[in-house]
Amino acid sequence: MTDDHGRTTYRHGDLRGALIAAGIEMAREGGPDAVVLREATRRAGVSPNAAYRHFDDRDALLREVSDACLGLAADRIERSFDEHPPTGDPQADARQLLRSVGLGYLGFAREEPGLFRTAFSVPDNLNRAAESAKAGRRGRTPFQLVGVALDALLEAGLLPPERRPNAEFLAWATVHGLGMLVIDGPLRGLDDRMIDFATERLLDMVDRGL
Amino acid sequence: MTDDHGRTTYRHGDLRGALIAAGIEMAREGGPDAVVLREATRRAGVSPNAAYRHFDDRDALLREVSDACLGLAADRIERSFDEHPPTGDPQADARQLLRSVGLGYLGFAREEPGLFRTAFSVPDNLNRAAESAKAGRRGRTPFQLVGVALDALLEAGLLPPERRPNAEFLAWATVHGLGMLVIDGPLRGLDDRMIDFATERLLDMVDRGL
DNA sequence: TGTACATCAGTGAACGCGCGTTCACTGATGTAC
DNA sequence: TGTACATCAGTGAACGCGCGTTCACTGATGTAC
Repeated sequence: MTDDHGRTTYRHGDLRGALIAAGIEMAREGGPDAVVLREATRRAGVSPNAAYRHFDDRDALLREVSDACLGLAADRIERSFDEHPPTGDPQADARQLLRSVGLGYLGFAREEPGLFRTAFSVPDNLNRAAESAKAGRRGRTPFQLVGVALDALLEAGLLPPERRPNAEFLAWATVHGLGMLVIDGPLRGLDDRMIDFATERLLDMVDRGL
Repeated sequence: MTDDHGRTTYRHGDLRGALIAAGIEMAREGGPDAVVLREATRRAGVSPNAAYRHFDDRDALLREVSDACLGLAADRIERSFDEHPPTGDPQADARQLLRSVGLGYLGFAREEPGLFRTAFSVPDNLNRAAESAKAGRRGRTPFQLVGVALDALLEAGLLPPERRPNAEFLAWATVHGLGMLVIDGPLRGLDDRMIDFATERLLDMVDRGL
């Protein structure tokens, strides 16, 4: 016998995963504030308190959802890498890599504003991301991918070594700021071509200024 | 006879102003979500529904508070202007003007993170600010002050005229992004000297790249 | 100058809402013998 | 292979909370005569 939500057993099977998935869906629709624990259990077809088997409280769920959003942002950036494959010229490729990070990041902000906001709503998960980058773990957050691009610039001789340390913050701040203006600020609602143009100019500025 | 809140008359006198002031105080303590209509009336020493004489609903109050925060950000930038007075060299002065905007903006983000967040939580008020800038009204929002600095760069011959249009967005995005990273992101909790250093490097990048 | 009255900024009580969270429980599952 | 039992993921009902908002009202103020 299958209930409304396709469950065939008394147990759910993967309630934890289902709650996170529901949380992501809510975040997509309305940002971090829309991640409501009771609603997540409703969507998973389960009673509200069942969530407490898997999460200490609502905040713990939000943290997991936020982490997942960060991963989705990284996915989007990697897709942007694929769209601009290396040509063989190390200098041109390194510069394109940084541009691709920016394009992917802004693409994510525009396509998924709710997830974008959620990804950056929990201060600690970015901290953890930055720290795991320092610890040398491979690139699975936007922060780490910026680092990859900057390393390429360094190797190609386009970034003086003395400017490399912490350059992530500069490149990231720039693109993050444009992202905020696009989803919540005065650039919201501009048509895509205008935003593409602004993005190009911003990335030119970073390219020249770094 | 004076009640708990210093009122001597049945009427309040300036309840509208008092509610906005209370709203700013709550925003300072906890950002936009902390702006609670009932709490505002409590702080003003008035019954909850009295607020509805002056605001359509809770959102209307938040909008006013957010507007006020934008004005406070502009104040902070102008204070930064005063701290770096012109020397007489038009080129150096123009560049310092843009740096001062950045320093003031980031100073505001660091000193008043709650107000900073509140200022940029209502999409429309920044839109309105940007539009009133276009309409030629004088600089009373961060956006307008960025424009003033860019005009100075243009006049000093440091910014090619073809790059002037919409350059506000680039300069602003950069500084806004760093502000977000400082208050909510991985730069949060860094000591002031580190942040000053990052700010300087970011402003250098803008200076070179614009 | 004194009085009647319209105005409208405030009161007091109440509402429905959905939230996060806790309680004591039930019933499916896997394991030890 | 069959059975007893421990485990623990789920249930169902309830809680207190503070919110935004609405109702019918009261009483201070300013103005017209």
